[in-house]
Amino acid sequence: MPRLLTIGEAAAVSGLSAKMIRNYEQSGLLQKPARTDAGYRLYNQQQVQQLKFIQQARKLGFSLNEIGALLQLWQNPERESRAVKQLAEQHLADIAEKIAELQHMQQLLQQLANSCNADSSPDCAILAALAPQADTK
Amino acid sequence: MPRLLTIGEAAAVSGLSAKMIRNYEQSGLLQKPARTDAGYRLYNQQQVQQLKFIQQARKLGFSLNEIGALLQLWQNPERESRAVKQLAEQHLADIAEKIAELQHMQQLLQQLANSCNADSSPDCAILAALAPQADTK
DNA sequence: TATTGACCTTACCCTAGGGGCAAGCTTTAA
DNA sequence: TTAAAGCTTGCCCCTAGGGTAAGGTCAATA
Repeated sequence: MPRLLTIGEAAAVSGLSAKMIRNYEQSGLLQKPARTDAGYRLYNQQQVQQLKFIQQARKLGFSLNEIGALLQLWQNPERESRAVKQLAEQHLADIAEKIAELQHMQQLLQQLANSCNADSSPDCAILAALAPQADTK
Repeated sequence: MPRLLTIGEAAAVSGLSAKMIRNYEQSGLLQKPARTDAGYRLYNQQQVQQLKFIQQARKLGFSLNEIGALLQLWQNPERESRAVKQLAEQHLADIAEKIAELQHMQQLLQQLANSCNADSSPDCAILAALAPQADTK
């Protein structure tokens, strides 16, 4: 028979923090678990599977909104894999955009850093680039 | 004679929002500007230069903490360019780390997406990867 | 001159994805 | 029996902002 886990145990096996498990419940991502007479949360195996699912999806960078949608799809036997892939493709596009932004920053800043002597003089191309040129009018 | 700008004008010329200018003042990043009798903030040219500096640094992804340090260095004629470059190098390292994390996600998720048929069937490699394998014991 | 619309002020709530603490109750083990 | 560890809720904090409300001010137009 599958054991019921307290929140600390569920956190340990899922890789999430107890804090965030409560948080996900509060935000409606998770159904409310059973409680002991004393009010302790008790998670069954299916709920623990959901926690693990969430942790895996967080590792792939999905937002909580996206994870909510993925959980719905996961639990719906009528789902179409199309819908899942569409979510993933959107997330991949977001990731690619973030990478591009960071690479742009990286390229600009690396150039500036290369032009900075890094010695005891105050002159530095980095500050020069950040500083608006003094108006000469 | 250089004109004094209201917060809306200062926002327009710096590219920051009025909201964030107040925010930066509140958080101690900026000195408190002069006020009119009615309480309107008035920015002089030197303060407008600082706002532009902040906007440029934000574009390069520096955090507000880092920008505070950069502002200190910028305004210190005794600064050593070494210190500026060290800040930049640290930020470059942070950027590289974030890019690496995103690329890792990208690679994993792209592989999964490639294995998803994206049709009307419920079977999808993405969900399969997120779902903990059912214990067979 | 009166009014209207644009601008300014402060204060508050919201976002995502958490971290941390406090006060108090419960459970477990020595 | 008592102490430690775990659980409960509630609150505040962070980044880097966005939004809104209620109210005061300024400038141009009718």
